[in-house]
Amino acid sequence: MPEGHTVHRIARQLGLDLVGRRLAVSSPQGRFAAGAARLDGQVLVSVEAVGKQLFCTFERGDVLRVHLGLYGAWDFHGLLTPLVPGGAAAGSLGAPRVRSVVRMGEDERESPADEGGLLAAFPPDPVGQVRVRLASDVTVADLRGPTACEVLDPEGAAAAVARLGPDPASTDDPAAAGEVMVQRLTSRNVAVGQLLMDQTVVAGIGNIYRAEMLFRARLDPHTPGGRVPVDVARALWDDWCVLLADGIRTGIMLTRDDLGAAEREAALTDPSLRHWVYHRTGLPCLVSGTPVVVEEMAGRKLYWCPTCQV
DNA sequence: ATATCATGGTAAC
DNA sequence: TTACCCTGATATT
Repeated sequence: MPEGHTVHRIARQLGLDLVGRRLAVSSPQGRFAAGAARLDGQVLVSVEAVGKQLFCTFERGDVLRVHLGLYGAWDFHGLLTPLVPGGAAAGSLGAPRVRSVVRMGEDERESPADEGGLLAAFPPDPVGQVRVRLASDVTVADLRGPTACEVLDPEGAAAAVARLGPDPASTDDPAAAGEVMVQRLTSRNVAVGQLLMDQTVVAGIGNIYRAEMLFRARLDPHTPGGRVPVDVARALWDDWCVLLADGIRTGIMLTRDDLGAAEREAALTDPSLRHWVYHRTGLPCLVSGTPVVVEEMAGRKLYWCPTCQV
């Protein structure tokens, strides 16, 4: 159940603790046995997230492509480098340490630490259906419930990336990437609420960020892309850059920007405090007081305020 | 205990 | 549009 920020955090975790190592790759569940056999014993060379997809490149050029879909997740075990807010992994705070389980897929969870018992039991037995296990001598990453999990050659991986719209966190030229999004968004007559979820227009936005970005822009989700002014489309891209960077840094989708320090603290543990409209059907809009409405748009629930978003 | 729903996407009607 | 994939949390019986 990840949006783009989660996949970038997963890529970062894999980069810190498994890249550069020779890995044992297996499929405890069995459904990825052939792919795992092909990757087994190779050095993991690099990991990159683009939108909601993860690309893990191995030394012989094989690329593992993973998409978590609605309920996929990675569970990490063993020696892990904490993802320190701010990114720096220096100092004792960022030093690798033994941790039990960090599930990355929705809100991240960590099992109670049991450091003594953990190393003794390493590697842990797979729990439930594990599609792929990537294992070094000291770190294990278990993938469960993915929508997509396949091995591609470099050309296939490049083609998969080419099918995606721009992602602010996987480009070195965010301004140019933004113009690509603006062009694609404003050249179609589909509702902007659908275009923001279209991964070929812009990559990484999911149902929560979609609803929240439209509210933050005070934009009616039904506005056809072609009727969105260019400066408004640019503002949507700029806002996505801000939200994504914040989500990658904190691991949490906090899309309200009106909270004081105490409220922000509370929102870290209470998801119901994080959003303007998402999942707030019938509750008063935090700006206008109008009840938030929900409707079905292209098979997904869309939350918005009919008073603020015009 | 059973049903429903979810931060997603594809492929088949 | 709908079915399906295949997991886990929450809601309902």
